[in-house]
Amino acid sequence: MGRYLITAALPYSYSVPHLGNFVGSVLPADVYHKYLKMRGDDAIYVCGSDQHGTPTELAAIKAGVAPEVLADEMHEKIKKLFEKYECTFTYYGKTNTPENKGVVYSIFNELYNNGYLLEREDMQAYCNVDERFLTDRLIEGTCPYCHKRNARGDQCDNCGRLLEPAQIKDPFCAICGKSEIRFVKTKNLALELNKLQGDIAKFIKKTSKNNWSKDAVNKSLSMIKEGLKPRDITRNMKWGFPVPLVGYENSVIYVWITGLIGYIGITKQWDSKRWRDYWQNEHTQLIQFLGKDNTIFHTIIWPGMAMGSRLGFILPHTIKESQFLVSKTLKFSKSHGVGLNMKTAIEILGADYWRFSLMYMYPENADSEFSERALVETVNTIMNDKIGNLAQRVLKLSKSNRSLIEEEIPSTKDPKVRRIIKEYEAAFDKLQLKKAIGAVVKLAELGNSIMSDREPWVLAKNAKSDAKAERQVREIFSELLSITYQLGILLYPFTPRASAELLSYFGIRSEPTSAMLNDKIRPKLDSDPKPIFQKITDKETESLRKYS
RNA sequence: AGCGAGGUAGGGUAGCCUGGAGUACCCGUCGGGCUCAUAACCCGAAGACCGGAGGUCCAAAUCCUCCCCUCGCUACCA
Repeated sequence: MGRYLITAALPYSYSVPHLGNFVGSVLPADVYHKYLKMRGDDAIYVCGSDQHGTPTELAAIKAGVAPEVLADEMHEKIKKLFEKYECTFTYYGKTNTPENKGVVYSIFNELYNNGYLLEREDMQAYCNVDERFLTDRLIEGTCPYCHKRNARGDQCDNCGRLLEPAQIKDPFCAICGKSEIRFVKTKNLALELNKLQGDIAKFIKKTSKNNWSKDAVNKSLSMIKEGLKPRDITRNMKWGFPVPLVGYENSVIYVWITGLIGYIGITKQWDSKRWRDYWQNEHTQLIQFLGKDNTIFHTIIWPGMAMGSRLGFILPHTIKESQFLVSKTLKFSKSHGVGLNMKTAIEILGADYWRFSLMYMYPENADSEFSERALVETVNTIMNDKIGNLAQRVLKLSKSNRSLIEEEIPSTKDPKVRRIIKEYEAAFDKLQLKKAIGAVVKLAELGNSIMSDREPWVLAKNAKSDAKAERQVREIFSELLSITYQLGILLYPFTPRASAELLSYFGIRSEPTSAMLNDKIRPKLDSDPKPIFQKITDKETESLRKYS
C-alpha cells in the first residue's frame, strides 16, 4: 500500500472553468483518486481555487467589489460545480488563507535566507489614471514591426513577434484605454533558478521515468539546456500576499508562487497536523495533473523552490500533463455564463455522461477534438448501447428466469475477463487513463458477445425439460451476472452514479473496492432493472447546439 | 523566430521508445445473423500511398535529415 498525494491544477477563481479545463486536470485526477481509494491506498486528493492574480483583481474592479469578496464568491460557486460533477476531493480549498500564507512565507523566507532570491530593478509601466502598474499584456498599442494596432506588450497577435512593453508605439492602458502611461523604476525579487538548474535537471532525468509525458519531459529538459534564468516571484500590485520584507511594501508574492504552494496550504486547511505526513514525507508519491500550458511551473519552478527552501517538501513523482480539448464547432468560453462551460454543460447532461465522455476523449497525448457528434456518439453508442444495454439485458433476462439463478455466484474464472481486469489495473498503474476506460468498454463488449454466442434465452426455454440445458444456462447466467457486477465496480472511477446503481442489483450499498472483484455475489432481482444510461435526446442535442 | 509535442481508412484513436507484410480498436458505411435487451446486441466485409521529400537497412508508421501544417511554451497572461 502506497501513500499518494494527488493534485489537480488549481482553477482560477475569476470565472467558471470550461470543459477543457475540467478534462485537463480535475477530472482525470478525480478518476485516478477514486481508483486508488478503490484499491485501498492511502491517497488524498487536494485542489482548490487559485484566488490571487491580476485577472481576479481586474474582475473585482469591474464588479465593484473587493478582490477577496469576488474570489471567495467564485470559490463557492466552483466548489459546488465540482460537487455536481461528482468530484470527491479530500479537500477543495483556496489559496487566500492564513494556512497558505504561513507556508508561502516559510518557503519564501528560507529561499531568501539561503540566498536564492535576487533583488533586481526594472522599468515597469504605470498607468496614471488607474494608479497601478501594468503587466506587459495590459499595455496595448501599435506593433513596431508590422504596424498593426492590436499589439500587446508581450507579443503582437498579428505578426507573432515577441515584444517588450517599451517597444509599443502609441501605448495605452488596456484597463482604462487612456495613454497616460509612464515607466517607473521598480524592484522585484527573482528566484535564481540558474543556481538550482543542475539539481533540477538531475531530478527530472531521474523522476520522469515515472510515466511523465514525453512533452513534459522534453520541454522541461530543453528549457534547462538553454539555461535557466532568474524568474521574478513578486509583482507590483496590491492583491495577494504582501512581500514580507522591508522596502517591498507595495509588492505581493506572484500568483503562481502562491498557487504552487497552494497545494500545500490547502492540505494544511484540510488537516493542520497531517499535512506534513504527506508533504514532508519522502515516501509520498506526489502525482500532479495539469495542462500542457503550465507544465514548467510544476517541473521546474516548484522543484526549484522546494530544493532551495531546504524544508524537506517533496517533489513531484509523476507529472500527468494533458494536452488540450479543442472544438471547432462548439464554443468553450471562459467568460461568465457564455459558451459551453462546466455550469452550462451540467444543465444539459448529468455528471456520469460528462465524466465518461470527456475521459473517453481525454487529450492524453495529443489535442483532441470535442464536438456534438463525438459526444453523442460516445454517450449513445458506447455508454448506452454497449455498457448500459449489456447490464439491462443481463439483469432483465436474469429476473425473468429467477429460478435459474444461483443464490451465490463465485467470481468468474473466464481468462478473458481476468485479462481485461488486469489490463484495467495495469493501465491505471501507468496512469494511462484512456486505456483504462477502454478496458471497461472491452468488458462490456465481451459480455455482449458471450450473450450472443451462448444464447441463454434459448437454453432457458429448454431448461424445464432438459437437465443439461439447465446446467448450462445456470453457468451462463452466473458468468454474465459476474461480468455485470464487475463492470459495476470498474465503472466506479468514471461513472460513480451508474456504478452504484448497477451494484445495487447485487445488494452493494457501499463504495466498491478492488477486492470486491473476487467476491462471491448474491444477485438481488426484486425490482425491475432500470437502464443505467440513456441516449441523448433531441432536446438535449438542441441545447448543445446553442453553443455552436 | 527559437524550443517541445502532434499529424495513422470518412471521423476518432492505439501502435513509434525496443524496425519485421499497414497490424489493431471504436464510431460511421455495406452484407449477414439474433430477437434476451433501451431499434439495442453479435459476426463478416469494404475502406489507409501511416503529413511531404530524401536517407539508413535484407526490412521503416517506427531510426536519421530537411520541409509543410496544428497546438503549447519562450521567463510580467496565468
